Amino acid sequence: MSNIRDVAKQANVAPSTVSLVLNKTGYVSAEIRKRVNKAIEELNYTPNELGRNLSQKRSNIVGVTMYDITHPFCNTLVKYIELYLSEYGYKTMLCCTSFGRNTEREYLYMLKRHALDGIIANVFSANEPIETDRPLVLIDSFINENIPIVMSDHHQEGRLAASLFIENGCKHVVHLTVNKVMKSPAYERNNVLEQILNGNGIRTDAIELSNHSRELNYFSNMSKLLFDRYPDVDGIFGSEIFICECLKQAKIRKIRVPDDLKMVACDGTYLSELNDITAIVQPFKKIAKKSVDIVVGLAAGEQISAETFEFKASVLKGKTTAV
Amino acid sequence: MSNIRDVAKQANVAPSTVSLVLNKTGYVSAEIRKRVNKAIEELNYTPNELGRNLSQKRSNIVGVTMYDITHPFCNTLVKYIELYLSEYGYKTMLCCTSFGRNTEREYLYMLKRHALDGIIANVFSANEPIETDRPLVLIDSFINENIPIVMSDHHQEGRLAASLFIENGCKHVVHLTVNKVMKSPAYERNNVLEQILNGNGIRTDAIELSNHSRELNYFSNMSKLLFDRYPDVDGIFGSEIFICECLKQAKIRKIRVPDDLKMVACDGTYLSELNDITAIVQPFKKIAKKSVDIVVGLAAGEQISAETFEFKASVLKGKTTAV
DNA sequence: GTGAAAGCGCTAACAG
DNA sequence: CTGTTAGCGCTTTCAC
Repeated sequence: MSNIRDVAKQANVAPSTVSLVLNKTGYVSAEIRKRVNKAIEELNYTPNELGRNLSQKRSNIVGVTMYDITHPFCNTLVKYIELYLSEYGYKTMLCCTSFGRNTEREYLYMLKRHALDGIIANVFSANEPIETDRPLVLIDSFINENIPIVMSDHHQEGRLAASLFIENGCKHVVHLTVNKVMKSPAYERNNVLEQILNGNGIRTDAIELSNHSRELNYFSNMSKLLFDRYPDVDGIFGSEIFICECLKQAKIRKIRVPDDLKMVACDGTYLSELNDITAIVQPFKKIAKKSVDIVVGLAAGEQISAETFEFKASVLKGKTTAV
Repeated sequence: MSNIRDVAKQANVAPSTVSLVLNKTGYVSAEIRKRVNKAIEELNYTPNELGRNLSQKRSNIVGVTMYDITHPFCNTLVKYIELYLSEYGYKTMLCCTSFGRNTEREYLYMLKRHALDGIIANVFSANEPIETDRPLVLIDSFINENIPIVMSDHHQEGRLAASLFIENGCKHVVHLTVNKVMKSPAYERNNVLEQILNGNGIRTDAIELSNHSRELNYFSNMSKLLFDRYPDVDGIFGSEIFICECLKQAKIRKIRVPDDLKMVACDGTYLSELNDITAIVQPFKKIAKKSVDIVVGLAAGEQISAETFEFKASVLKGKTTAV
């Protein structure tokens, strides 16, 4: 493994000159450039990123923390985050927090240790207070007033969902909510939905998601429970996976969708599209882009105020609603 | 930002002693340890990973290259790879190759530059010859004899699928194949399926996937094409997403599943489970574990022969087959 | 047991 | 324009 000094020696120049040639920063005469490139070729030299990282005090890596990468919401987001980060020359470190590993602290620590230049975090379970002066942006999460947040307009999501159920003439809507302990801003959509529907004389019931389990099995059981507990339900609002399970359950119970039961899913990823589910579609690209812009900006030393950035959602009409 | 020297000065010891305390390597007297820890506390010192990386010539990061993280096959694999890597103390860098970015070379280059300690790669499009003496393992891909490969037993997958169609009494099976240009080892399952079915007097037709597009839209069109071209099809074998599209198409055309049409999907991720699709389930955990073991072993300098490691698949019975 | 010193490979400030 | 020099922060012999 030859290093930059070997190349310099071989080409009869200084290491810094080799560096200049490599990074195309600053001017180097054509002749010297040729000599350096020849030496690089001869020695089969490859610059070592680790040295550069230390010297520049940056890793060019941004961590993206997500609960579970198999969840459509997560992987759709990650897909675009990775794309946009790569446009800035940043690499994406995947930081999963499932499997009962309490890994969020660890990633935060990596940020502190400069192994990461920044973090884009979803589902930060802030059990302990978080203080960091390093680049951090949250998606759909809240820790404190000092950390910027990016998310879809959950208030509007609630309104869109409510409109759908009203237009479809539902009388009794059951909605799945995230666990309140998480204090997720996403809870707002359920609040708004409930409020509007009740205001229109429509009965609503909420089923609260457990704090931990996200297994398919769990959702399957929840869907059974829903139909058992509310036999006259004619509208369901919940996550895509849950709606999928409800679709199966409805088929088993011979409940016709959308004739006798309308369903609306949140998030609206490929899973809704694939199953023809009516959904409130989150503006994934915009959320990803904004998060990336913020974290990259912060990493570049820009002063970015810790605002909350919201983007409008839209409706995907599928076959789980009549109108 | 204080460094290890500041801490040493504060504690009246040498930097190397601080290092010993931090890494719990070697013996340090209780008193000195206490002094060092006090200094660390006082200065709010956090070790800088970049310095350590350079010194140790390793990044503790393994790259995982995948075509598209939203694909169930990819994210299921990545989920377990991330888990197993973390058990070895490695971090996962997500390397996506979609969006028309030709990023595989780039990741390989990162490996060379020691920004990555190893790569677990799926779908390496080896346009150019690949030579690397650094840790690299392939999943479901082939480049040359010198790189270890991990995958499910595609031959057996083909046999399992064939059995299903035979047991279900199919007469005309259409199967979706990966593009032959890719030379994917996964093609074997289609070969075997065809061979066995034909041997049993069952007609087969193949539809070859385009080399690039993986949009839902594309699969939707392919499913229409399939039914248009083969109106008497009574068995379909293909990727989960394709089978989902075929399910939709069958419903539109009022073809009863599984009464008049049986379908079997490959991979068998949560998507099959969620949609009650009969599928050939890949041993994701085993594939992930083996890949991780190999790449970690190689990174540790172990001599690992470039074999092909295959693991048995299994069948998930869903509602797209009768038996 | 602990400290001094050298080095990992690269970059950047500053002369010349 | 190019070379010299001095780090970046940590680890690791090797003396003491």
